[in-house]
Amino acid sequence: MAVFGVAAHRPPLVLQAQHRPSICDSCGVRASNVCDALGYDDLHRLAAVARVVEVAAGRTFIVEGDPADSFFNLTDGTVKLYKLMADGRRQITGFLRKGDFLGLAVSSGYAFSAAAINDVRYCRYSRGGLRGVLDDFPALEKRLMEVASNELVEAQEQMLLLGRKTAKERVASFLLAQSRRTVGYAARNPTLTLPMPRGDIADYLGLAIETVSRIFTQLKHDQVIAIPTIETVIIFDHAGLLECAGS
Amino acid sequence: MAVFGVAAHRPPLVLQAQHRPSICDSCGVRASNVCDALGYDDLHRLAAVARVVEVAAGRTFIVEGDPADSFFNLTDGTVKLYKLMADGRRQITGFLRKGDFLGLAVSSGYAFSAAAINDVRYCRYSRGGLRGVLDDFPALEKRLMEVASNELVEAQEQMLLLGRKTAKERVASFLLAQSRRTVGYAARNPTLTLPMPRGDIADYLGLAIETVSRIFTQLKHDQVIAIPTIETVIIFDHAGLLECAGS
DNA sequence: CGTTATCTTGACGTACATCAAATGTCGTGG
DNA sequence: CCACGACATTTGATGTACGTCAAGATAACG
Repeated sequence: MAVFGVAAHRPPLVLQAQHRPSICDSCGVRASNVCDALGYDDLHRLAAVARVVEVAAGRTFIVEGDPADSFFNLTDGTVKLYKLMADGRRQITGFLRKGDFLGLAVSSGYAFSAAAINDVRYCRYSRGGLRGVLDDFPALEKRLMEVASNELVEAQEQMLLLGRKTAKERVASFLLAQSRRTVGYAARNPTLTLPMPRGDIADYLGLAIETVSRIFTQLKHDQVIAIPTIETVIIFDHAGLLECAGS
Repeated sequence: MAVFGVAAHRPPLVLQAQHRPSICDSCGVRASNVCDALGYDDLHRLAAVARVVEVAAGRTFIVEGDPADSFFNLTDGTVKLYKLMADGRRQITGFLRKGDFLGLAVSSGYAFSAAAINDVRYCRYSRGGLRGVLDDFPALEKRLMEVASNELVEAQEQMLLLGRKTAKERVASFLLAQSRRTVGYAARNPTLTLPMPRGDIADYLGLAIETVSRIFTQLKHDQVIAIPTIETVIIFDHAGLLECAGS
């Protein structure tokens, strides 16, 4: 699965003379994530400690408690992070998509599990290797700090949702958050894709799957959204959805 | 309120010859927080951009949405972070105590409000000033990264609590978390102080105040804990409490 | 001590979970 | 192309954990 030949998948960028080709040349998300903190000229330092890995849909590739020896940079697909209780109750703490960074962990072990929702590709960095690059490029460290701060803000928002919002408010908030993350989302084309099944949405929102389903049909009947296919939602009434979200 | 004379409150540490006295000399939490990332010799750099501030119990000193121009380092007292909804519903996202760091924020505005539970003292750094110190001392930036990662781990744990745990599990988990944070807590002296009122605990756990109260008395009747005063809890049966917490 | 805020206890209501069954979706092979 | 089976989703009926409302009991405070 680890591959250097991936470069063939896309037309390589024009290389400057002094550089050898690297896995980064073919990366479609380079500009939208942490790697962008490094100039093009320094990217090979990252590439040197990275491996491209592909994971099939459904597979868990991080198990909570595993030694936290890697960082991940999603380049394709959707990932769910989750925590399990002994009796099987599950809380999904986040969905990641291409361009998202993963692996901030403390004290040797990952605090969550991670599974691929659909087929996923990521760039994997050894912790030690990345540490070295971080030491040489403070700008990269700062970017990671931004990423962490962003996640903290989102986590607090999610705590408000889980602790205090009604089921309808949770689902509406979720749809709005998805729309904000969808590139190209606009009043003209208010369509979003939900790659995760209803059960995952339920475990993200702290609800039962049946409740999520009921709220979806309710929003549909109220003409706020349409659900042309099971993983596609069109937001007809953005203001109405905001109202439902209670914010 | 901002004071340099605070040094008088405690016997000053022995100063090395080359240093002028600074507000840090009198700080009781220096070793236990981010400042420790700087050697004693460099502390004055931090002190130069810091002001000591005191806040009376009950007062809100950060309002959600305020321009995020400062960082805070708690040196005394307890602080609650919270988010409000338009209709007054409140979610407390964390309690901070002496030694804790505060202010990681993104995009110009704080994502939360902060209020003093009891009388509080903190060290306040201007964002720009801290930025300068951070640039000169990568070790400090790394420490902040650790702080952020830790908070992220705690936030995920809290999402599991809010999304999937029962009321009893929430309260038990809360007490255990408090015990973990209490210095000097041990089987010998399993006593902890809850400086925050029941209503704050409720808003932290996503419960009604009455529910929190009921669970407390239930745990008391089950001989798992004792509540000698309203803000003191003794954990009689640590294993039993772990059982109640469901983890 | 009286006054007021906080906490506890009880009675009752409800939003959401659970259980169960029907319907829809999709891949596979005839 | 259609039929079949496995699985995901929806819909309905019912239960319950926790919220809400209201009244006492404690504690905090001048």
